[in-house]
Amino acid sequence: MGRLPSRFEARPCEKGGDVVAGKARPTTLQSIADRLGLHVSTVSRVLNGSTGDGGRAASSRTAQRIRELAHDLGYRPNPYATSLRTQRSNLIGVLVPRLSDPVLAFIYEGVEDAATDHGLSTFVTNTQDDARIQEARTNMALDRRVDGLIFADGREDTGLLDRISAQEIPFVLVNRHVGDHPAITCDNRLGGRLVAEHFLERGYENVAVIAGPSYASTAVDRTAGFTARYEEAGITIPESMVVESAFDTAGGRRAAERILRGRTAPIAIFAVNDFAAIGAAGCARDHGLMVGTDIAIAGFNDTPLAPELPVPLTSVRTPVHEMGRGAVEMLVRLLAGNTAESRLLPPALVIRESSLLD
Amino acid sequence: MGRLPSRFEARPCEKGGDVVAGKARPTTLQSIADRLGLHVSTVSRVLNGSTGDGGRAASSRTAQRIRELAHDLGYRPNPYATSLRTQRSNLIGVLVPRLSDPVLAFIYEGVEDAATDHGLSTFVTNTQDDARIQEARTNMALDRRVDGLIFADGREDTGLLDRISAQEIPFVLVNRHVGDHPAITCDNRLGGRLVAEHFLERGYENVAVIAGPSYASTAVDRTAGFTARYEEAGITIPESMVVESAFDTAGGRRAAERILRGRTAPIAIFAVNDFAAIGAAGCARDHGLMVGTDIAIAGFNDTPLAPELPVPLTSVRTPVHEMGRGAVEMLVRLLAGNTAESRLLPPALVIRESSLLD
DNA sequence: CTGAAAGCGCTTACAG
DNA sequence: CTGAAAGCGCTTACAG
Repeated sequence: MGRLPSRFEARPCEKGGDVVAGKARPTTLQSIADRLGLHVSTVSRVLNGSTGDGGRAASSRTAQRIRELAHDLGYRPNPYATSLRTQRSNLIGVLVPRLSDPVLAFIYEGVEDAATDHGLSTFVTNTQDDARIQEARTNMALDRRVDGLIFADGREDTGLLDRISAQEIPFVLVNRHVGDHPAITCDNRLGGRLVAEHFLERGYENVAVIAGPSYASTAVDRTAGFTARYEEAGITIPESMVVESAFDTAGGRRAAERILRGRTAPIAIFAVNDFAAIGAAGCARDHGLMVGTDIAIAGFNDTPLAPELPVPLTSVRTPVHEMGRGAVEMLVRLLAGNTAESRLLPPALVIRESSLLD
Repeated sequence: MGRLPSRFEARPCEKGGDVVAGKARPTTLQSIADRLGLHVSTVSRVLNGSTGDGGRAASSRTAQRIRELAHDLGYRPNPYATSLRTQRSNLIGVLVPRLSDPVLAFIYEGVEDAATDHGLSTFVTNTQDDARIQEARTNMALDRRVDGLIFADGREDTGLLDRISAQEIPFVLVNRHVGDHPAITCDNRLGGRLVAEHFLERGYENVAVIAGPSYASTAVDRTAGFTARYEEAGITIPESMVVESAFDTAGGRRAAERILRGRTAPIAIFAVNDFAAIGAAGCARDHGLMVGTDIAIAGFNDTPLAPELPVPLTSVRTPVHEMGRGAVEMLVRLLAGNTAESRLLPPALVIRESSLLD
């Protein structure tokens, strides 16, 4: 086969001109153009589809040849070159408190799914719910020139989001809302109400709440929905029976300890997430109380573990995967210059043995 | 303040020349050079530190001025321009079966930590232990021009790694090993032995294994270590008492179902991960067996939940965070052109009530 | 010690 | 219908 003295062959490291196994440098538009005797701009136009005006990028025969060779060579555009030129990265950064919390992991799976559908790349980073780390990782994301951000770690007590907003960087919140910033969340107030209604139906009047951290809207809203519904039923839950906590099992255990040490141990505990509920269950057991018999417990999020616990856990199912997907959809709208309305997704109560006394 | 008719000011979108709130485009080397009346290459040399040969990048006075202005302007290099020019992305891709498994989430936390220390960016993606998705996400990572890859989802039954290896793309395995490819794993055989020794000491002779999936070296090695130790003690575990399973609770439950349906229910079950152990515990309860009283159960990985379960779970602690860090260290060595030895990290048995009969 | 040029791989008006 | 040029923001020999 005759070989043309092309720029392609001139590459010093491609001895012999044939692609051999080993560190092959990726095909470029230029190399395709050279092989076909065309100009790189023609190849670019064809491979990018549109020409803007209705006109075609090339004759159908030329286009055909280009597409075939690109396919055979496994051409993949260099994203750095594209981004540099277009000033668009197609990259979005996702900040989560911690991926080891399955709720966040599932949300990120939804994000990843939807992003792939939209041709966007994503990366995720842990911020441990620490304001300094949130700041640092946000800056890191901006350094990477993300087109937009998704915050799953929003908190009311920092100015970070307002700063980002002032810089006109598109972003959405997911799982937790902050101020009026666009957010997709579960209707956590309703979720809290559903648990309250269930408890009230069963006749539990002496109840307590493991309320989670006050910086998280999820915790605040779930607690508020629960206590409001009790209020409506004419029952005011005493302040000492609403205990702030961390989101993990240890936090649930500590909170339960305070609750159960009180004079009148409650007959039912609502924990604003499943891990805290599991910690509370452990604590109850240490106090000689059998969950589902002596004390009712309900959690939130319906983690995969909830139905598998020795005493299956009543919990509120939240559409985590869909929240992740929805966050991307909202951000895509923002990136296209449109506005995005905040969304509230419906929760569903799943009743299991842990909350059924008698 | 007098204003120079500089290229900086010529930018059509910066009306008035002053930086105002809003979508400010990032500072570039060029804009720093213009403000200082220097050439962009000088600025680059200074901000990059070294000149290669021992010579300085600029006079200390010039260097000083450059560094100050860069700092004041919050200059951050455009990574796309840098990567395009240097043919290096400083990006590494991490493939995991699923982030919703806390073991993988913790490994990734370790990866993220170490990568940050080395000035590397990372991104992680879920592959669901599905060969087709592994292939697709690996290609996606290569399209993004990663400098290297970390696989936490290695499986013996696909050729993917050999293909990547042939392309001379640096990579390391973490958590699971495959063939002779460089890997950092826990000494899972030893972990299995530790459980066997514990069971033997307690006098459990009629035992079963929930063995996990055969494509994962973690599962295979833990099972092998356990059965080998029993063999050494003169006890051959019947084949029907070693049951393959998925890694989740449902899988553990199904496997336990098969084990407990047998004529002679075993007195102790070793599940190769904590989730499977939890599923097995649920199943045992359904069979009227109390965990820690009628039947002993041990898991693997010492998930945060293990000590919090109603009957705290005996488990083998594995250094997950350190595995993640170690994977990055190995990859960094590879990227520098050095070789990397596979590493085996030590496990530790944590005994709790679930395995203490009597 | 500093400048000038070339080039990484693309895209996008603009010609012809 | 296709080509040629400019330029995104860097880095890196090479001059002087």
